[in-house]
Amino acid sequence: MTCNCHLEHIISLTFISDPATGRRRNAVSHDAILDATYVMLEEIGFDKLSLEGVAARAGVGKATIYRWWPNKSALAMESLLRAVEPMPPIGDSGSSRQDIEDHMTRLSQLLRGKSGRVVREMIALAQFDDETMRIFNDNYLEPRRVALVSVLRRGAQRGEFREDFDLNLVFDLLYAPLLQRLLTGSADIDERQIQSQLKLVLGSIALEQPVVQ
Amino acid sequence: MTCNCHLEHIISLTFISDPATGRRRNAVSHDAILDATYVMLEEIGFDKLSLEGVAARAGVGKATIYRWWPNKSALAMESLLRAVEPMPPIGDSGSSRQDIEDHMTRLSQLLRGKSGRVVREMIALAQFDDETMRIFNDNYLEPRRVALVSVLRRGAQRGEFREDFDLNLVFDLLYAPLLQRLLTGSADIDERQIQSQLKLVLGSIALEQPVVQ
Amino acid sequence: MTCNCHLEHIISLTFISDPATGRRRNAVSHDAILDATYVMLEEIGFDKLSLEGVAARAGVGKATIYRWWPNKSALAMESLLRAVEPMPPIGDSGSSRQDIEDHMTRLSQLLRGKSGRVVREMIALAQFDDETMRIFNDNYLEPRRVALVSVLRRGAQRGEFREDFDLNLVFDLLYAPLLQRLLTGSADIDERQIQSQLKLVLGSIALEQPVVQ
Amino acid sequence: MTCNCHLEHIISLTFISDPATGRRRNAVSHDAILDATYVMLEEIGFDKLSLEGVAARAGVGKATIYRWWPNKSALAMESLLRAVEPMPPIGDSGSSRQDIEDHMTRLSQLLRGKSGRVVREMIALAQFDDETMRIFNDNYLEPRRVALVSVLRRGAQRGEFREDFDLNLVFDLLYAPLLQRLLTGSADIDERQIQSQLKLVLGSIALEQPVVQ
DNA sequence: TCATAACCGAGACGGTACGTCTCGTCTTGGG
DNA sequence: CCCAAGACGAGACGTACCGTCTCGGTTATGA
Repeated sequence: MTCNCHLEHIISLTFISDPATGRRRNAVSHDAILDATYVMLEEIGFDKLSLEGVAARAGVGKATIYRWWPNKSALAMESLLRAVEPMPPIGDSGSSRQDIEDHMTRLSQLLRGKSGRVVREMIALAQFDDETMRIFNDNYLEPRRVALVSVLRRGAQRGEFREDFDLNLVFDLLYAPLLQRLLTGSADIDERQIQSQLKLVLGSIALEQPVVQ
Repeated sequence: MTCNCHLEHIISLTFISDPATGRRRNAVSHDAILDATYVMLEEIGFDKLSLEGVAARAGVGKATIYRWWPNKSALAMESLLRAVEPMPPIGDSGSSRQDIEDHMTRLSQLLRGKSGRVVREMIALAQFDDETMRIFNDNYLEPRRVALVSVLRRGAQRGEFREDFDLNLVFDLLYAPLLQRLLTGSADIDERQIQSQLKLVLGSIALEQPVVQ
Repeated sequence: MTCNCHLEHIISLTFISDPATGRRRNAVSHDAILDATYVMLEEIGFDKLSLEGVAARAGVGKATIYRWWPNKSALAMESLLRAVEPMPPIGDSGSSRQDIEDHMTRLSQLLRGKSGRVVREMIALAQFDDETMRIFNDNYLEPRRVALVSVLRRGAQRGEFREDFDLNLVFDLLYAPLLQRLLTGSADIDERQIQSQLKLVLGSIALEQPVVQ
Repeated sequence: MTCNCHLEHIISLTFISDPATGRRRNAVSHDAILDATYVMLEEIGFDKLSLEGVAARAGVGKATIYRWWPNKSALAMESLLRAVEPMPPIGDSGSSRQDIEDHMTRLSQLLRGKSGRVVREMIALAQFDDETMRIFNDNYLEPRRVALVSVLRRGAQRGEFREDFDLNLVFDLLYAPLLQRLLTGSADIDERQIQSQLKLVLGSIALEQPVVQ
């Protein structure tokens, strides 16, 4: 028997051996815990979040939390992952540049909203625990990297982009500035900036197009 | 009498009136506190750092810490700022591109070392407290932004770079990928990557130079 | 079906109706529980004894314990009663005084050994639960009282002892000092003391013998 | 500086070094803890007594309890010792026998009342912890033993009693039956029984007096 | 022979309390 | 007025057990 959390296909946080004996895990409690965690993260923040409080709010014994999550970070991370909007799907309009632009536009919208706060918290959490970091990378960053890189590769095969650049680097140049703004509060994430950024980054790898359009 | 911490000219964390009477602040205690904090941050990390422990290690009363710092984050941030290497000075070799390349190379070296861990911790801390965020931005990120932007501007004036790009955006494209790698552990910060990045970013704003060199 | 514990004829602790159908009680588990309980009582004492631990050690589900014993005290008491040495039989040598002396000597030997610790623990347990107290009195103290009183009565009928004393009081004067030493650790239970005590107590009820022998 | 508990002259439970620095122990809290403990012992018994509850009731942090008492037993023992009536003083009427009779009469009265319950609980507690046992012996049993033995010795010197008996044994014969009845609930402690007991025990060591008066 | 019961192991569950730790505040006495 | 030492009320930590409750599986009748 495996974890009955709805993220089981992505995260391997809560491994459950199958002893084929003993009472089964209570799905209601599991969800109540993650829900309570998320609500309390919103209300009082990670710092002041206590598993004691989560247990009380979820109507659950503390031991039940400790049975399934190794620490506060991992619990918070899983609750945040449930809350973050799923990755904006990347279509295939024929123009990879257009596909990327659509994705980045949608991403910037999400980061301006709830997801922004959530992602910011997840990255902060990840700094204090390697396992938590792994969960974030595996479930947030990597899927986006994979998707975007494949669009870039498609574009390169089509002749839209040059082929002599590390596509992972291009991904970093697209995502990192947004995350930096998110984490340093140094500036809002606005549409115009995204456009400038796309012009500069994609322009530099564009083929048969002058850098200035 | 004022705060004798060496950052007093920048941060207004520790505000001390000058009552012109009574015993003066003990500089030895002050340093012992920051030193103990830094050492313990290295040993056990921010999470497990306790003011109780810092006081014991520094041979100081807890009240003395509370007298001068409002919370754990502020104390940690100050101790980290003391420890982070000063910004690599940016010279003027005649070539702005070369100046930037030198700076970025040096930066990547620093981030691979002690400074990397320190910066990573500072950014994480800053997510949980606005004041801490302000201190980090004012004392770490902004000075680097100002310096790099001025080099970029110099280059633009010299005709090395085009003038139709937001220089702050360029700064982000240079710094953010490094910080992202630092924060997500997704890849080490290696020299070759820096070179690729510089080629792509600076290449795209270079004037009178083909993107392919 | 009834309780198959070997004390069922005396204690009515475990009352089981006979449903005439269904699986029968597992005697192996039953013994394993009492054995594990006794061993753990020796190893860690009553305070730290947990039914959780007993279940684990006995290789038994917790529910099986709760099915047959109402609480920790009852379980411990039953396991101790199994372990306490049976009452030293009191013979009839012709001299009641000699019979009593033999019994007391044997008793003091037992109390110096395993039985001593066991009795001590049983008395302590009994202070916290009336039912437990009843079991202890019925199964330990009363049988000894009855036996000793009958020897005393026999002696009185024979003309060894005076008949104007409460034989229960004499029993108390014989047993209580031993139990007191056991419970207060104020002195070991040594042979010489027993002799002094017998001389004093039995001497005072002896007939046709000067107090000074 | 020493323990400010009002029993400091007798018990050495709470040893306090004199660091000559730091805040001093709060006498109000100390008393509140012992009071709360005693009240709760009466209300719910030792088994269900929790330091958590004591702390809450006393309006005190749990750590304050753990700072000054090593465990629940020691705390309960000290609170009970405060509650037990002081030893009935033994006068000197000229007749040691009379003095002892007065003491035993008063003792049986006390044991029928609050002190009885308290002593019973103290003895039970003492079975689970050696230190607790020591406290009980030192503060309850020994003072009574010393006092009674000295009266017996006085009687022997006066020629009331024979001198060839262990006075400690006589003390045991006087006290132990009362404690046994207390602990086994086997009988109430009544006046007539005390008289029988005195007649038998003191009679047997009496000089120049027929055993039957 | 097969359904019905009761038993059993395992172990999850909501709870309570443990004993420890740290928080931020508050005396102390000394400098 | 500063300082160290350290007691204090508060409350979370992570652990251990409590007594109850599924689970799947195992005996034993007796219909």
